[in-house]
Amino acid sequence: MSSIKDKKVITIGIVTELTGLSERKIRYYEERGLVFPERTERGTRKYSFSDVELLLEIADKREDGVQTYEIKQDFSNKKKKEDYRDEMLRGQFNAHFNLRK
Amino acid sequence: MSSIKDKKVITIGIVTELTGLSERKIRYYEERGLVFPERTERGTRKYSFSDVELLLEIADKREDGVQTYEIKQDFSNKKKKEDYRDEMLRGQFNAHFNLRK
DNA sequence: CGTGTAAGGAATTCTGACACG
DNA sequence: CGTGTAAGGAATTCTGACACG
Repeated sequence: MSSIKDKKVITIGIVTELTGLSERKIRYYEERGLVFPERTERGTRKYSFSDVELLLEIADKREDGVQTYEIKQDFSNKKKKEDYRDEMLRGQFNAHFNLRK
Repeated sequence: MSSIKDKKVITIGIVTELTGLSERKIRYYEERGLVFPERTERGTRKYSFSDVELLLEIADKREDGVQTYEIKQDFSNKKKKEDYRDEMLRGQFNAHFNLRK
């Protein structure tokens, strides 16, 4: 589920080139809990390709007037749905193999 | 044949973290024609994940005492072999479908 | 040949804040 | 709420060069 796309190696300047977003916006979306870059030893932010894609999604929604708070809700709902699906699959798997302890 | 792994988005400081090589070495290997980072508008070097892997290979060879010149030869030979294989495949493909013009 | 280092300048990134709204 | 901007400092990156070997 994780890969090279999740390695945090891109500095904010490059993210700026890749997304067209201002540093201000990128940092603000972090402040609002939408993106979670890692930091180098001295505090420089590092983003992954996945983060860049996420930022592009955020930019789209913002253009449609969606507030950061709502965007965050969307993400959390999406995650819940995925977790739910995973749970269902696990259940079926266990039922099939009689693994219920 | 190209992908996310070939996108030049990693600055030299991060490459340093990823490879353990000094900036000096990394720049020198470029000078010797072993790696080819791109540049941002103002000249900052940008590397890809593939470049990082390549640098790791170079580091291994250097530890074995292989000179940069020889390493370059190796790479060029490897490339020739790959090109040769591609050529053969293309030939077979064309022969099979009678595509020779 | 391969790599370290000091040098000086230019560009980057960071944080906290004021501004507008 | 979301984003721009000026502010000041700290860290990054770049090039050309001297050094050793």
